[in-house]
Amino acid sequence: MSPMGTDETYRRIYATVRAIPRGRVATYGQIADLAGMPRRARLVGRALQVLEDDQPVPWHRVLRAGGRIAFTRGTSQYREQRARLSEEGVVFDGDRIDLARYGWSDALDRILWGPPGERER
DNA sequence: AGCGTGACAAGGT
DNA sequence: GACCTTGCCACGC
Repeated sequence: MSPMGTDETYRRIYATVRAIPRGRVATYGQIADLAGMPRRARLVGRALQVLEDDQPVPWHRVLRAGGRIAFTRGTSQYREQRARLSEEGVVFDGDRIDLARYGWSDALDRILWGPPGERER
């Protein structure tokens, strides 16, 4: 297996990605920041790349900074991610997603669902 | 131990 | 936005 430090790092990245709500998206850099690893966007990509299929991590909600899917258009991976996002109601504008509308932010979470602890329903 | 590669990003133009 | 440069670093060879 991989070294301990690396495993723990990936675990934290996966935990952060799991926090992205359904129907919303986040960028690689944003996940890195939230996981406490500023400037480690590439590591987030690496972590998702080695993700096992059976792990419950919504990898499809992670996009490039410009709001585009990281995979090359036309690949099966691109189509898979796009299909999953569309199924969650995320609308594409060409090959791009409007981050101002679908981007995840803690602030928006609070507006929509209230502060942690008051999220009944 | 280098070196190229890559699910990336920030900053400047 | 686009494009380019620089920073980043795990991984495979």
